[in-house]
Amino acid sequence: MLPTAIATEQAAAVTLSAPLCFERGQRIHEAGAMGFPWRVSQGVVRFDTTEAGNGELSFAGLAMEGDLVGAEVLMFGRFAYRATALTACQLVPWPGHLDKDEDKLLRALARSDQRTADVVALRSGQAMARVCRLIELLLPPSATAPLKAELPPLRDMAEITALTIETVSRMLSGLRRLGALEPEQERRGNGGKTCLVSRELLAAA
Amino acid sequence: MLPTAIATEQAAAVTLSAPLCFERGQRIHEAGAMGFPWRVSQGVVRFDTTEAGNGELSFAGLAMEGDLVGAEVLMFGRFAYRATALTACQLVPWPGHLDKDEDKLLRALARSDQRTADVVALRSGQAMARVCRLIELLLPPSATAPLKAELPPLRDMAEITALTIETVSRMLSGLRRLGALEPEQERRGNGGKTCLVSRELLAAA
DNA sequence: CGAGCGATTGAACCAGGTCAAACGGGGTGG
DNA sequence: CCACCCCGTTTGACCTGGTTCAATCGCTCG
Repeated sequence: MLPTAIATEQAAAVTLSAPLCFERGQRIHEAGAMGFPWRVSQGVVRFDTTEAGNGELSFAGLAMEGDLVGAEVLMFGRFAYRATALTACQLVPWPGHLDKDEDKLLRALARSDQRTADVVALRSGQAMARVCRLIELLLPPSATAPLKAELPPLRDMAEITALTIETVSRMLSGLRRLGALEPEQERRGNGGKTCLVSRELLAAA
Repeated sequence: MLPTAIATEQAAAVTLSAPLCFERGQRIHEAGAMGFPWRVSQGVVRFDTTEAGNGELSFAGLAMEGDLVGAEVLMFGRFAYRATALTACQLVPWPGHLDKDEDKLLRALARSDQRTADVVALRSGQAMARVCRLIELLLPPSATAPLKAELPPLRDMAEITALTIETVSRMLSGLRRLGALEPEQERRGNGGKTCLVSRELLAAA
């Protein structure tokens, strides 16, 4: 057990039915550690995860009174996020036990948390980085050699990244200039058009 | 049926097992409408919800291949978000049917989506508004007359709102000056201290 | 007491927002 | 077929809210 989950240790030491208490700033569990899922009965918990690429942990979500913490261990066996007490908080074990066949919902829950992290990341960092991340996210999951992305209207891209239409347009122009983005047909601009994407150049920008 | 869900209409018109297709920009369902849950089998869906306060709809999340859309109707009977096709996409009915007693997970899923919307909102708009929203969110749900909030360290508030520590500090100073925030004990500053909050003045700032 | 850390405050700078103008394509009506 | 309009996009010029850099303060702990 390398980075042992604190929640795990405490759980082993106390009756399972007793709530766990954490003070502000206290680590609840580490990403990658093993442990059990919990429900927040008081306070607020902060999640962090490693941004794709560098190994840095960054903010990925919140869990508040009634929310679950670490439900993904029921799927993956390990915590996907680091959890920290944002305010003093109390956790209770969840759900006691699991009926089999609740798989689908559980999977959905894990995906939902993943999506939160993605969306939060889309609103972090500089404009160019945000737009690149969004494009990356819009690439079809089945990655075939000539990568094509169907970009939504600038208006959408702006609202999702919390930038303005003008800024998004400038970033796209920049990417086009770099060759990271090529409109499929040589029409004006690329807003709302499918276009060819170079992952490498995108990452470099 | 006022703002009828498009998904509902289409569903009534086709075999239940057939996937629904939407073009870019097409409305999938309206917030508040009735309908069924779906799973995204292709493309990306955008969620919008009305920010607390004004009736404006604003970006609240994404659903990508494999994610669920509108799972909350199984709980609340109505869609909680407006869903729009961000890229051309395909939806399939989900989950076919529901075993009873999957309530807990379903509730968790709905909360998770709610949390995503909250977190996204914390990274929208001007600095003062973000900090105010965060403080509001940190107020204990059981609202008793002298509202006390236990504020996390500035470092956390900064990372959550995608601002800098300095900016958050300035906003808090501003709120203190306005009387929207009062340190419980008259110590220096209010970072990481519990303090009294005035909802009205907070909203005004 | 001194070191260290979080918070605060000031000053200068700049990334992105705002405002404005122009363009291109698609649709509509004459 | 053309004239016109509408809407999404692009680009430039300017402005500002927030970041950056730096100095100071206060508390806590060794």
